[in-house]
Amino acid sequence: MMRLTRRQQEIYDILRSDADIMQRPPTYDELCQRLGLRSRGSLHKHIQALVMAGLVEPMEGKQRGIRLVSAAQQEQGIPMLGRIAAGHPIEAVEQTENISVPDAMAGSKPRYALQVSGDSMIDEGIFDGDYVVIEQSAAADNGDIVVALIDQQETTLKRLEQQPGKIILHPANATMSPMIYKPDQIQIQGILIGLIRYY
Amino acid sequence: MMRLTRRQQEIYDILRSDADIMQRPPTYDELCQRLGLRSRGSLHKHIQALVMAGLVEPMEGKQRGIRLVSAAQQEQGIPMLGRIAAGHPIEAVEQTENISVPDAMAGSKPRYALQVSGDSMIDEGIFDGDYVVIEQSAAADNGDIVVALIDQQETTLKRLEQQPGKIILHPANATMSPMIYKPDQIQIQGILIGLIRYY
DNA sequence: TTGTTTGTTCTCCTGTTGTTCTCTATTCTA
DNA sequence: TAGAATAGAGAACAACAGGAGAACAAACAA
Repeated sequence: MMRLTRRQQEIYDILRSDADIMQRPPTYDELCQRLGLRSRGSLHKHIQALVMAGLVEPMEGKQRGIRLVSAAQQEQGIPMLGRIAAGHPIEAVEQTENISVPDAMAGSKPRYALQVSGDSMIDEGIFDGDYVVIEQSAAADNGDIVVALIDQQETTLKRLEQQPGKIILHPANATMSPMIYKPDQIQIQGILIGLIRYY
Repeated sequence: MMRLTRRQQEIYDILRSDADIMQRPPTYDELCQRLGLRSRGSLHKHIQALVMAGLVEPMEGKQRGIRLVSAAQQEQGIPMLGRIAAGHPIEAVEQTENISVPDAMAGSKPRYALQVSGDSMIDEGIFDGDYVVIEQSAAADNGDIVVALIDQQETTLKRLEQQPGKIILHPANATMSPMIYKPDQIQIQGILIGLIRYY
């Protein structure tokens, strides 16, 4: 979880411990008074930091909108967006749920998980049912395994080879052939950085 | 690992033992006061040494950034015992460190992680360098992938087949053959329940 | 509706804090 | 004994945390 500064921690403790506040969220001015602040703008920065840290719900302009995020739904892990299969768009799961990953896979840049469907990368040790952790990125190096959107339609997980004037997507399966596209047909959506499998 | 000097050890002990510090990392000035130092610059050198030694997280300029590495890891994760290779005993790591795993892999029963060495399970998608999560168990079902101790000497990761009077360990590599043992030659040490790979 | 409250955004300012230097003293070692 | 390692002091700097206040728009109340 993100590190809180002294003031952020202080505010969070007040929000969490004060019974009145739990019943009826305070306005910024009320909180300011309690904290000895004279500027709402200053408080707003702190509240925003708590929202970023996932401890307070975003309040979208509502008045008295400071609401704590319940412990159960506090963000941990990375979002699991759906299944990815060669030849089909990402099958989004109806309700985006988070899955837990090793700390080292939860970096600072936006990342998400997909469940692999199909055997097109089996020679790389990526099996049907495995979870892959993807770092969002529009660019990748040759040799990276990427999530690629083809013709704005299909999404697939393949090894990338960029050449002048063409892009080649290499499956890792002896029964499949590389696919060649024009650069404007392919959009890179992310780079494979981790894999998780349950037995 | 690097050896700590007297002062470094002293600072590390304070960081590790003080409950207040565990809750809220101190500023340099606070630590200086506690140590009887008058110069932040002096303390900074020691903290840097601890960062180099891997005992303290790098803090990238953030205030109150002194965080123990082990503190975060001690609470969660499972012990990483060493490398496992077909044909050799587990190569124990000098200092048992914990690695973070998805919550679902950290069950209630004792579990540990090993890093895979070699290609003997490559056809099962278990590659050299992968981490496998093992649940300690002396028994397993046919078809399970297990950590097996052979003749009290070698440890290996293989798929298990138990038959009356013999135990067969199946590698998953077209270039290797199954190995057949008498039941008293084999001790099952754990069952594979998860796999983690970093790219 | 109208006026007030309230959340949001912005710029500017201040003191704190981590970092990087150089310089000095002490201890240990070849 | 000379040199290296360890330890500290202090200055100077840049990044950071925290705050003030103005201006604005959305939300709310009368």
